[in-house]
Amino acid sequence: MTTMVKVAKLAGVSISTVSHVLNGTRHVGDETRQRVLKAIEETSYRQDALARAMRRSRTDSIGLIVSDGGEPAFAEMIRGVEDTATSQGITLLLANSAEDPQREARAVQALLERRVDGLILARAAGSGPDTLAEFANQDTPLVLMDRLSGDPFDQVGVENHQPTKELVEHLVAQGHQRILLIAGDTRVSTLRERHDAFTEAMTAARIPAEDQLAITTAEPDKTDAGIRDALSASSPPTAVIACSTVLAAAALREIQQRGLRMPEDIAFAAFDGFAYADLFEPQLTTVRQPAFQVGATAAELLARRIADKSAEPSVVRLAPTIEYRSSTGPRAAS
Amino acid sequence: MTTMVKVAKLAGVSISTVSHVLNGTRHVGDETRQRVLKAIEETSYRQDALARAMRRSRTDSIGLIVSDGGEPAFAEMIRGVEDTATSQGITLLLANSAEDPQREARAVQALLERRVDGLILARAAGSGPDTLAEFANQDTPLVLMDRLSGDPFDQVGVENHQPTKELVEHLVAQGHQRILLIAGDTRVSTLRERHDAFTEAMTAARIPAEDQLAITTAEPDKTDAGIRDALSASSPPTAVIACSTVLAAAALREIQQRGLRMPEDIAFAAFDGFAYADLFEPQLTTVRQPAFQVGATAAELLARRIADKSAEPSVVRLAPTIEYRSSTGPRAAS
DNA sequence: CTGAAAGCGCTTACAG
DNA sequence: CTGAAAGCGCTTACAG
Repeated sequence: MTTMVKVAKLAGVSISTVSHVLNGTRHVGDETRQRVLKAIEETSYRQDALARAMRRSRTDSIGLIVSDGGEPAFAEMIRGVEDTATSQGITLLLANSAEDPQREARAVQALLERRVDGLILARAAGSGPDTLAEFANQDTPLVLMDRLSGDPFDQVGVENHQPTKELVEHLVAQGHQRILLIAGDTRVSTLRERHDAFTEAMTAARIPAEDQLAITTAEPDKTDAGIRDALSASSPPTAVIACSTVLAAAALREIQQRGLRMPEDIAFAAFDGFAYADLFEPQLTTVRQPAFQVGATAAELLARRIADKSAEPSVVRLAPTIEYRSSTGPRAAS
Repeated sequence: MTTMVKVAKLAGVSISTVSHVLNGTRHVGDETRQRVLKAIEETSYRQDALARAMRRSRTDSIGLIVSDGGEPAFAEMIRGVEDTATSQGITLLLANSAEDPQREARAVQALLERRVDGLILARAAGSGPDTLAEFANQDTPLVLMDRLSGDPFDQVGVENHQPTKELVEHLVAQGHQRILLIAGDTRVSTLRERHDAFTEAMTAARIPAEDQLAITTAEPDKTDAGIRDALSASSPPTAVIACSTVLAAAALREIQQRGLRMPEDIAFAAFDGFAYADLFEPQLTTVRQPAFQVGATAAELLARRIADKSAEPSVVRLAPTIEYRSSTGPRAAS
């Protein structure tokens, strides 16, 4: 492999000069520069980012750990991070924790060993405080993405309270009282916030606590069972809100199996929703997240933090869009 | 930051010994090892993978460049690569070329500068031979993923000929003669292969060339126009095969707008298909790619190649599954 | 069983 | 306008 020494010899200069030509870090005489450039060309020299990073103690790379790369929303966030990073000459190191706190912890270690300039983390559901505590005690910047926390870190996620409230009010306005929330694993901040907002909005609508139906469980099997039980109860819900794509799929399978029509037999709305959902029947009312934008913002927050470690942490909430479609019936005039 | 020197001092040993304890590269006396381990613990020392990589000229990282991280199939391949890499202690560096050959070329350079041990590449549609030529002249291994080439590299993709043939035969057996193939950008090997197989199968079914309808264009707008034209022709197709999810979406929009019913008015089948497609009407006949497996295999081929650079390149074709659903009508008895 | 030292390929004050 | 040299944090023969 070609190194600077070879280039320098060929051009008849010192490696200092080669370095400065490469990086534009000091003036180099025109003729000298040409010789160096020519030597670089001829030897097809390629800078060694590792050696460079080691000297500069800066790798121009960032780490990204997502909890579930399979979810379309996360796939889009990854693209948002990648796009922004690349445009700044930053390389992205990607890891997937698959909702496993141990895998998450290992990924954090691996990325820190690689001396990433900073880390973006969408925490696994069961992730304890250890990982975050670690970052409080060292100076690699951390940005929390999608799944937020009360700790003093830069964070970017979506607004959950407002859309949940709006959805509940929309359903209540159409006469629904028995609304089932499929919340999933409420250790996940996003899901917890939606659950909390649901309770609040239902209470505000004067629906007594015992009629506020909610399934909050981390296990898919129990979720499925919960949905089955709820739909076969003596007074089943007339409306369902699913808090994620996976949960929506579980609910839709059950609804389909029972031959329930939407919205006549049961109204239905979901967070995140399905790709290309506009093409299919039934048309689902959906809370669409600006996932790409969440990823891009995470990368921007991180870049800012890397540039200035002293600034106050900022927490950014991006607003989702509620797309009303036929699954919740005609939209109430407002 | 803690370095080996600090650990060595605290433990009262040389940095050699610290290194050997860390890597298990030679025997260290039990009591000495304990002291070192304790010192590592106390100083919360973390190995510097950069320095290590530089000495060993091996980074334990691989690069992955995909042409379209947004497509669900690629998102799944990414997961496949990530999963396999992580399980081997390999870090994944991810880049997205967004079907732009220039971005692809820049990504290749960036990753080579980072001295990845190898590279997995799903080429951009318009990518010329330059990138591949570069790899022929240097010794960083390259694995081609999904989009294959005739060049002597390790490659993994899906079988395209057989499923296309099967689909055509299925439709012909149901009496279809005017079948429209929406092939998309045939510079992409996958799409070209499907197009070629289509022509072959149609010819084998004795359907004259002028009745072999196909749209082959790189531009979404022209594709849309082509679909519109085809469907409004005096003798429109009675069946459509779309060669990717994006192309299928374009076709379905047009079909929906015209109020055509599937399969009564028009039969429909698509490659790749939609996530959670089982939940929606209409139920689409789909050629499902083992995308995760493609990614995992790419990572395995690369690992093998890194371990042994002299072996013959291997080309792996994974078989997709055709899922017959109502959009192509009842399945012919076979 | 362990240590001293060379060297991986760069960047960057220091000096002229 | 340019060069000689130190040093980033490791690994690994070499030596005992």
